[in-house]
Amino acid sequence: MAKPREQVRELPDLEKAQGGVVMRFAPNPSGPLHLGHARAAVLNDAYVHRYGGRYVLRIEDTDPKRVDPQAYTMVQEDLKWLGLGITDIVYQSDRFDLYYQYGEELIQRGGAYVCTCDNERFKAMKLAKEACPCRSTGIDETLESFKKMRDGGFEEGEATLRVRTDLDHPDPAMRDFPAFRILKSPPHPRMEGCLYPLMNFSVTVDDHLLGITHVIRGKDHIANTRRQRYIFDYFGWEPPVYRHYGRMGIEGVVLSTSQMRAGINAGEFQGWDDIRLGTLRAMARRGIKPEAVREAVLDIGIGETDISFSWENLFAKNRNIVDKIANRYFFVPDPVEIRIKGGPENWTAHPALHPGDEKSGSRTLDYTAPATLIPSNEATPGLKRLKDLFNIEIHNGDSTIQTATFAGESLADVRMKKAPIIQWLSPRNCIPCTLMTPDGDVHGMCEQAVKSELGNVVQFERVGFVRIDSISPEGIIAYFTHR
RNA sequence: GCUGCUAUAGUGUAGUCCGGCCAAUCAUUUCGGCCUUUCACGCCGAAGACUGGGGUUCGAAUCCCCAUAGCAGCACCA
Repeated sequence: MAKPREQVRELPDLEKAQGGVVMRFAPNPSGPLHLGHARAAVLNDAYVHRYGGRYVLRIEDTDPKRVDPQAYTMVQEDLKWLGLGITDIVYQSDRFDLYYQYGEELIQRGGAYVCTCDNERFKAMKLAKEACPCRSTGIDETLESFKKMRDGGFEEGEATLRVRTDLDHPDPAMRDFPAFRILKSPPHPRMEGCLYPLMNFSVTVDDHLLGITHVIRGKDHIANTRRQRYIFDYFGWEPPVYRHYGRMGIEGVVLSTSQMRAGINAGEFQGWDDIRLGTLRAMARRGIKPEAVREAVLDIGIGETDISFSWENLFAKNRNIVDKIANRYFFVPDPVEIRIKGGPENWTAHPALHPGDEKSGSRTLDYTAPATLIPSNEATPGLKRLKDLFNIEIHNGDSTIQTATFAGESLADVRMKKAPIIQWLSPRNCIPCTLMTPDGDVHGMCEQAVKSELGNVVQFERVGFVRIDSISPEGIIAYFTHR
């Protein structure tokens, strides 16, 4: 039967997008990408797909304190996993000469001055709507000071280039914000120099130079959008169209790169792909498919409301994808051995690899009397169906090994009596498997055939979807995805 | 403190601009039932929301005001 495919909600149209767009994803290379990044990356990607155009990946590495050299490759890996249509890649660390050049031009246009005030003092004056003494410096002198900044004539914190905005602006955040700063350590992994542009400056210059037409970013950037407007105006440039979506949190996870790093360093987490983290690589390791992330993020959309994202919604998307492709296997958690009296000596079951798809074939499971493994929580007295095998009646055992008697082959019988149909394995033909879940590890046994599923998401029947993470002589490690 | 943004079911969303067709959409979730050699998938049904208070109006989720709550910015971070 054809299943009515759930339609992905349409994102609202963008203004001035009819002729195509140029959009960007601009991460700071401080660590791998997480779900928060995915929202920005996917939303922009979706619009580029809708309207056509270019999609620029801009690595915003203008703060050496927040650059993790390994992140350059991690970001690329994560984006590849997400499957975005990136058309251009630029590194801001390659563009410092441009920033200097436009910095000078901004000064020439009277839009900036070098401020050598103490930080605290400036802050106080700003809040009092007062101009600091440096504000009235002439253009030539400012150009000289700017050159001195670039040439290392100032120590860290001694000078900063400020954009001349409006000291009377009701929002203190708008008043004469900084555009360049001095930084002498740590060294930048990709460039030399001590004069660094601040985000609002480099972003404005690049958005213009790269021809960015539309920007979709979090609403924590609303103030930056307004600040950047001053720079656009000084240069006489047309700003892009902006959309700011709301803050997003995920239940039970921190989406802060620095906090995750701290947790990893403290040994709380095993690494960036620890499944308790909200990174994309953690999700991949758990068996979440990029399409699920994409759909979930598009579903959320670009609303300005702050949201608390629920794993349930992501899992539902993923289940939808994975259910169609995951092969089915038996996993017996916390196995106990039972002995069956009166049944056949040997039996072979051929359960389908995928119940909805007969073409996928079947696997072979042997039973050799009398021992079999079943989950400990099913080792209770009563009628049970060993799935695809036969029925048994478990007795009250007075020894360590529980006994059962053969109870026929009738499926209708167990159906009528509503007896549980449980998974089982022959102790002679199974392999140890540890299932890692956010709530702890579950030890058990699984079918030998699972060894052919390395890296795949499979379903352990009656347990849930899992991703086969590793296979070794000692056994299999699987990560629990979701039910 | 100053500035700004937001406010629909447990979660996410549609509707809000251009009041009536909204006793409010869809998905998820939960609970029933069906199907089924899985507690998956599928199908059927049910539950569950317009932050509060005023106002305008014949009529407000939609417009106005106030309040409350959450978030963000006021960094030599992005």
